[in-house]
Amino acid sequence: MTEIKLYNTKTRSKEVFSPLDVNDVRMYVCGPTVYDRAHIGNARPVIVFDVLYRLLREKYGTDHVRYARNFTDVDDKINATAAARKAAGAVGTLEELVQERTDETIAWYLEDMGALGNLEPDHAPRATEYIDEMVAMSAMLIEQGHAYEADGHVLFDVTSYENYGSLSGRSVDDMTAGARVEVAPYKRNPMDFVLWKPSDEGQPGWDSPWGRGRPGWHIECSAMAEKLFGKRFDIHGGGLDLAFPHHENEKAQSCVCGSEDDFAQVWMHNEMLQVEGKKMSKSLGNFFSVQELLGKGHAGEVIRFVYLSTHYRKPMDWTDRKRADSERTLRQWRAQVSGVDAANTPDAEFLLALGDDLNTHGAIQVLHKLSRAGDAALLKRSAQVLGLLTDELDGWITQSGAQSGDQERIEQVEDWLRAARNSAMLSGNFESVDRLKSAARNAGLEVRMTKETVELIPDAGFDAEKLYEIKRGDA
RNA sequence: GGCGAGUUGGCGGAGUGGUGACGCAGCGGAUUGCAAAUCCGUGUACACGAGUUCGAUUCUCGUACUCGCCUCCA
Repeated sequence: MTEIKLYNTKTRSKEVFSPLDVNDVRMYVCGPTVYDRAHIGNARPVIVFDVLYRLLREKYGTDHVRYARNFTDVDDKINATAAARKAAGAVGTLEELVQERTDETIAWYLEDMGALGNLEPDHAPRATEYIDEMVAMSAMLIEQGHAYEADGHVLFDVTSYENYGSLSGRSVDDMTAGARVEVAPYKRNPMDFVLWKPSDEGQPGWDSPWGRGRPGWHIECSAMAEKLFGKRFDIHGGGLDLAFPHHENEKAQSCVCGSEDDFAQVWMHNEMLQVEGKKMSKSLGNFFSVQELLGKGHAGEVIRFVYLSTHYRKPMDWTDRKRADSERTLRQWRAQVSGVDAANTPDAEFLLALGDDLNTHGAIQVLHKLSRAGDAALLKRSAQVLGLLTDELDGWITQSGAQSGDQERIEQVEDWLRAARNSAMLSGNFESVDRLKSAARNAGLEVRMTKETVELIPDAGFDAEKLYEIKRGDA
């Protein structure tokens, strides 16, 4: 297979990917904070890195790639929900209610991401399972002079790591000058960030050398990545908004903790998502969850296709127009590959496009070409590297609202139409044929007639009620 | 204020130092009782200005506009 080139945020350039160990390619992606249902922005990195995971497995072998994606289950929004439930009379300790909330959120997340055709990672660590490692790492940072304790907090001293800011292209001085937030008085430098903070009675906490408390956000990924992958690994990914401060901080901690300047080889960041040209936000009313999108009847495969139509390093605009276009394309391809066995290997040109920094759009163009050439086996096999045209995501086209009982009725109408057309061909009067056709269309049926055949196919607007209102008439 | 990204035909969206993909829509044709679907054909696009060059949409600089991050949002 051809080489894979990836854009590395660290070097700001596209590089040929060369794993540290071809028998154990390791990718860590920052996962969700599990406080609520995943919104459609959360789905972007999941889909992008799922495609990379599939591509790496294609190249290095399924058993030689490991993918880790964490669940951040320590968070004040989670605490707030748990506290609110307790106040409302829920049974259990605060810790139990926190766990209940994170468990249910994780289950939703996996369900929603699965519906979009994503594979589950090999490792899905939860922050709460790695508190000991985080405490140990924080202690080591203090011991080595990279962190300090102040007012019950443990803070990382950003001036102690000379490359701080290099990943996101910022300097401590510039950021300090432009800081818009009030600086906590106990910080030596305004950019210093929290490794550990104290918890009061109403907050979950763990014992530590600095008293009962909980970890800061950034330390978890450093601790979990090292535990699972060691001090050096291949790819670290996430949304662009994580580049600073999250990844910058994570890198600083890990690098001074023994990874030197060599923690993740490649840092990758996907651009953000917009909705109808605007930033998704609750106040604009264009904020919605993956669940809501699926609930509108949009197939997971269609949603996935929309995401993959835009290169991951460009802002992606979610529009209903794109959704409709994608659906049309997939209906066509699904019909084309139905009953066809996938080829043994994906198309070479397709892999070339995908290997060029995950040019999913370019790869889709190659799929269009394969479709036009009528090579269904190759189309199917290639598309599956994108997680499209898979068996898992199949079945939505027939689920357009038509129940199996409706099918009999549809066939009955087809018979009427056929009979009406046959007699009209003799009489020259097509009035009843046209009436049946428009009634069928009105019920959300696509009318396909050739000289020999009559087919009625339910589409997205299928309406069973109107189907049963169709009368045979005097035809 | 600091840092960064982007600006391609009606829409979406790749890519390239030299006859400007691809998809959708549109238009023309085949087909059809008429349609739909399908097939064939079809497009005077690369924000603006300057520079480098035999030649720039592609490289450099500047301008305008849009967007993101700097607030534990992917």
